[in-house]
Amino acid sequence: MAHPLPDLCRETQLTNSEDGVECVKVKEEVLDEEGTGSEMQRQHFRQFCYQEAEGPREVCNQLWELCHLWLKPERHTKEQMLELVVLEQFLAILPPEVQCWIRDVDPENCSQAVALVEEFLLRQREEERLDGQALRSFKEEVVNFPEAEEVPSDTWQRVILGEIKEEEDGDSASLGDERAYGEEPENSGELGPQGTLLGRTGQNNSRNPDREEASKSQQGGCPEKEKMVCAPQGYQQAKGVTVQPRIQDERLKKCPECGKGFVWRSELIEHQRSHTGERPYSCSYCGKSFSRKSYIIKHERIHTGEKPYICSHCGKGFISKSDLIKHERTHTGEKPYICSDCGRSFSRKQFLVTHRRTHTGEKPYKCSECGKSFSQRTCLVIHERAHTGEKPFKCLVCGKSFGRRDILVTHQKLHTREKAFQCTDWL
DNA sequence: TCGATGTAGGGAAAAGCCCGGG
DNA sequence: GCCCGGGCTTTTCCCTACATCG
Repeated sequence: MAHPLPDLCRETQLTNSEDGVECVKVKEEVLDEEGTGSEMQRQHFRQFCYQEAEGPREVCNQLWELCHLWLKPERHTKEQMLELVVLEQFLAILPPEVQCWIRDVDPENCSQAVALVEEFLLRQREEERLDGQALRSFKEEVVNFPEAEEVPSDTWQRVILGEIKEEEDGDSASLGDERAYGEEPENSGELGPQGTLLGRTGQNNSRNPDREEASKSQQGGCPEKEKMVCAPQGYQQAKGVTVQPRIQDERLKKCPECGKGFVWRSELIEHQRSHTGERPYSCSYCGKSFSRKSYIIKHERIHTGEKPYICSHCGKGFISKSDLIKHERTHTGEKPYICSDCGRSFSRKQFLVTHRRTHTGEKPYKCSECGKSFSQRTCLVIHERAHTGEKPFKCLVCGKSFGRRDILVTHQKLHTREKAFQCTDWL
């Protein structure tokens, strides 16, 4: 029961982007090299037999070579190599049923593996909690079981992995096939964690270049994918197990407004708030309202100062886990977004988007005063101060004002130096 | 005229804060 | 409630151009 995740991650097109830059199938290569390729190297190393070489010296040499191929010390940091070794051991000591499941997903690092195991256990607990009737009805809803027959205990997990249909169809290989994965023509079969059909409304698309960029990338065409190496898809899939059950459209609760389908009524109600604009949850500190309870819980942390997610490297706290993950990349040096033009890598997609403007020459922020354009909004804001004469940064020593903080900092160093000189003179 | 110095401006990258969809 | 990703803002550094001064 292999789940060919790399297939799901595959960049299938070699297209030309708007600026004429060719989309390279780098992601596939990266995933192959870092994912299945690495696993193959690991197996070569682990399965190498004494008999395969002549004499202990040769055996040892071969092992060195294979180990190099697996851990790639020339490319990986010590931490990354340790990660591989620990991950391997972690997978090896897992209970067999978890091991079997997680190996198919092929996590790339320990945190992904841990997340997967936790999810597995969560699902398992959920299964135990649900009585058979409720479980069966849900399964019927999810995969449209033909009849209510005895279901094997691991069925729920396999529902999660979207397997059942294949087995029923007798087509075990079809999961890796992109046609088989999410065939809904309207929504390109993208399914959310709860089995809801994804598909963004794009209601926020005002004339903001960044927004447009992002919005484009959320649509099927994904111009960003054409231009960039979007490595993190592999992460998403391994971590979030995006191999989803295919839900029959007619079973979904549909939004009368946009037709989007949802498994649960509560999800539909929540979704409908995006149409009605209803925001029933108000912040007790600032009065700002939100459409969901979870939004307000997180929002109120801004006021309470609660930062429950602590960086294990520097101890800094963050309001949300995603912020912590982003921050931790500054310690680990993880930069999964690679520019296909120059090969530079970035820790965030937005950094890459901005960086790519240096290649394309795109300058979407235009000064309304003089017409000059800038690649970043910040640059435009600072530029506009030249027109308005605004100088918000004042030197506390001499009272001189500047339009930029960094200029003020440079300026203030003069005073520091003056003081130092005075000190020296005095001495 | 020339070099040193300070200021201004633009480009680019990185990080943090916050929000919202699934 | 969590995960994930995106938008926006702020900060910082580097480089270049220009004005001023000795």
